[in-house]
Amino acid sequence: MRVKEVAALSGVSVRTLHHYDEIGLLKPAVTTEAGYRIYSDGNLSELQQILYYRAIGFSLKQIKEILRNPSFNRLEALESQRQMLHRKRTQLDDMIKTIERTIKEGKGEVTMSHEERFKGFDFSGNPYEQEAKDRWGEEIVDETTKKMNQFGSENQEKMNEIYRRLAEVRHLPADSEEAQATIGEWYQFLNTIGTYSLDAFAGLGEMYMADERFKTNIDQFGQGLACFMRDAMKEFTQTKN
Amino acid sequence: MRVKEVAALSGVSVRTLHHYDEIGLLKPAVTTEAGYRIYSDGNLSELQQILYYRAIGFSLKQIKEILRNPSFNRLEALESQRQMLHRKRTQLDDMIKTIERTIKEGKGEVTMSHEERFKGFDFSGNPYEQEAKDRWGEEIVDETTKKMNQFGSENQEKMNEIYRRLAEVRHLPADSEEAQATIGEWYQFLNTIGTYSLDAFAGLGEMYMADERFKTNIDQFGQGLACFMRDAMKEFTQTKN
DNA sequence: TGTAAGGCCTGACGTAACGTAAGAGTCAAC
DNA sequence: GTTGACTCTTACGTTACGTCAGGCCTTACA
Repeated sequence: MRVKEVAALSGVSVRTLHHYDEIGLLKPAVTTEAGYRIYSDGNLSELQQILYYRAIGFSLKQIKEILRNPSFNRLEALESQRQMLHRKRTQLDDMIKTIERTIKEGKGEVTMSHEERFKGFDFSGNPYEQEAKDRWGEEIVDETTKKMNQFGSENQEKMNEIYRRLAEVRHLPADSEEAQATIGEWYQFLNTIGTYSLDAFAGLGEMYMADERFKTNIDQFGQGLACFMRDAMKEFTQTKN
Repeated sequence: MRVKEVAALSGVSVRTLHHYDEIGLLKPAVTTEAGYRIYSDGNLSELQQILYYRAIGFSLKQIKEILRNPSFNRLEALESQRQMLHRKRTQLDDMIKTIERTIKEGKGEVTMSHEERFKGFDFSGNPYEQEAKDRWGEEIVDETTKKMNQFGSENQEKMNEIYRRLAEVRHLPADSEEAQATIGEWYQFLNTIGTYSLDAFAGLGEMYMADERFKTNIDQFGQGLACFMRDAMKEFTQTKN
């Protein structure tokens, strides 16, 4: 199946298919000698999954990361996407309720507070972070916190030292040698106080941004440190996988 | 109310409020000597309306045009937006149904055609054009068509001549003198065969893009002519208003 | 009154995800 | 072989902000 047919079927443009090929998001099964892209049935399933993530609000980069994760499980992902769509549906319901109330307000039937006026308009939630929260959840936060609370002063100092070193390199790219070396030490340190798979390590990194407690604590060592660590941990995981 | 408070209330960023001020979409009621933006209650109502159009899929430019139209009626707009949100919800429901069916497919419970796989993913509808269709609808199409069917050959030739002239200038900007002069003739011509207000004229221009029959007919005189005429008619209307 | 912290401004560069267009090669039907 | 539709690559442009820097403004408290 060539680009025009796929475009007509799926609702995306030919340009979009080119773009997704270029960025490595959706590679066609076959590319002919003439350069024509031939898409398989598997490609169509993949495209469907991509379009769902896109519709939910994931960036293409994030989508690519999810699909390339060795532990990616299609059925699990579909279930997760279904839940996320329901959340969108709930938000849309809120918006409809708010506009209906606004229409009533306009007719003088009700009054509205400022808060009511914008109910349904909170788009600040980042679905990628929300997904991490759903997946790793409170458990990893509590478990890590509990372990850290059991620290002796030697580990506490060690932890703070790594934070400080990370804060110092946070102006570097997250994939630089220095950043990766230091984040490697963080990974090892965490595995002296617990057992973290690479996936869990990356998940924890996402929680640094998704969970306000983590973020606030870490950013005390330097502005944007939580964000930097999240990126470096993700990079570390992808390099080791 | 200053930017931080408005941002927290509405869910948009401070940068967004700056941007909307810059482009003239949402001007604060007061700007202090220090340059501080002070938003009024009326500004909040306006922002709500903007955010609804944005959520539905209108570009900021389109939103600005709608809000600035002298015949803009707030209650009517809210009702129209409510309907558009219902359409979005229907589409979201389709997507949810499709993903549920995909999950079943993944478990081997059902099979799926290619068409079924992408049901719900048709985002090609342009809400602005759809709005024009809703507003001016079949009526204006049929009325204009009927009138043109009653032409003598003199009017028919006159109409074709204007189309040809427009096709010749379509490479120019829609707001250029030449384009506007020719589109002015089109406006006059239409008003010899019927009565078109400026709003209706602009609405007809939108229908040239929204209704496939119009588009196909007009584009026979030159590729992209319908699009050009739509733009020029809109510009003509805004200049005269 | 002075101070400090938080808030706000403008200017400006960068980003993501394509849309559009041009020029040229490929494919399929007649 | 021809023609029209399809496809390619290249490359520039668009929209709607996000991010950041440097500096001014406001408010609460000592």
